Amino acid sequence: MTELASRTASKAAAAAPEIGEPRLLRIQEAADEVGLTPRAIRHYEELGLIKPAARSEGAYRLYDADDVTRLRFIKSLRDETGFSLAEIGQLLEDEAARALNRARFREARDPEERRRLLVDGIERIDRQVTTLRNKVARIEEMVAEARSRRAHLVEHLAALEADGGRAKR
Amino acid sequence: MTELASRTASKAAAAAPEIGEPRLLRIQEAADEVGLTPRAIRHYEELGLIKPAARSEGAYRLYDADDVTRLRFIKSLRDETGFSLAEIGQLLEDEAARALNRARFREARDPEERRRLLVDGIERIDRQVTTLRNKVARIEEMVAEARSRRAHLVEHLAALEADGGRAKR
DNA sequence: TCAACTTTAACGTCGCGTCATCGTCC
DNA sequence: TGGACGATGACGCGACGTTAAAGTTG
Repeated sequence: MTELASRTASKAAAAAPEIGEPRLLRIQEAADEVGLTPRAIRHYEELGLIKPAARSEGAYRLYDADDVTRLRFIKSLRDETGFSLAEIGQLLEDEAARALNRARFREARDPEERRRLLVDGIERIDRQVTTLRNKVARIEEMVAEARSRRAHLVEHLAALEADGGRAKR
Repeated sequence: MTELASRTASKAAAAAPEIGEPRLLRIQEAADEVGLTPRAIRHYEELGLIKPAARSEGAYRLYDADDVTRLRFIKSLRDETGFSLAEIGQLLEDEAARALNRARFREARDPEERRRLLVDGIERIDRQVTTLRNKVARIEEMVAEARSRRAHLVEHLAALEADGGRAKR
């Protein structure tokens, strides 16, 4: 998630490809880079989750490093939490909002204002963490139950083997 | 999960509704009971995950307590792990297989045979636990990251408040 | 008898996979 | 120049939601 934060703001200020050629990837390269499919990436674009930094003359989609970071972030949310793309869009907006907050924070002169911005950021993160934690808690319950069943079987097994294969076949 | 085990076997032996009227629920009641929708239940039936204990004369689906237990189990798997219904079907079969194993185990005379049955059961559970644990691990990573971001903000906030609202508005 | 509930049938949604068709790149 | 890669449709699938039309229950 942290990765995204940096990106959100940087996009606007970028315009000078002077230092070291900013490599642009075509869709398949970007896809390979992050472990997605071109189709998925186009789909995310249709949903407004991402937009390529540029297009070639022939209209090929071209992705920069920030795009790749964002794609990786989207993928991690998709794979690791099972959130819907709509929810992911929400989280991305949340992140963007927080990035804006940080920018405002740096410029804020009034301590009261800075306080409000920080509290708002903390609340956003807390909501995210709560959501994630709830998911984990439910899965943990299942693990606990499975483990108790397992322990039960292991006991049986131990008893059987302590018996030393007495009635071996 | 444990709940299911008991059910799998009991179904065949049930035929005497003598003691205390075995309440049968229609689909909406069953749905309310477990927190599913009638449509979802019918869908699970189409997929072969469950089958109502009976049908009324007018062909209304009627569910007994075992059905409700099984539905609850399906729901928990669906909600709490994000497994596909196909995977759930697999788990259900696994459970049925384990139930069968237990039955065979109780009847098995040969210790060698009993050992094999226990080991098989343990392996099944281990596979289940591994799958669940992997999911949890991925989500935990996200939680850790979010928490570190949060800590960062809290620090800022503390610094700001330790400042005692010195430049209050 | 009627209001509430149920049935089957069938189309809509989401997150893409999978062609099909055609243009682009080097 | 050709052959690999990309673009834009458009249909397919899983897990249901959502009407629609007609029958059932108390």
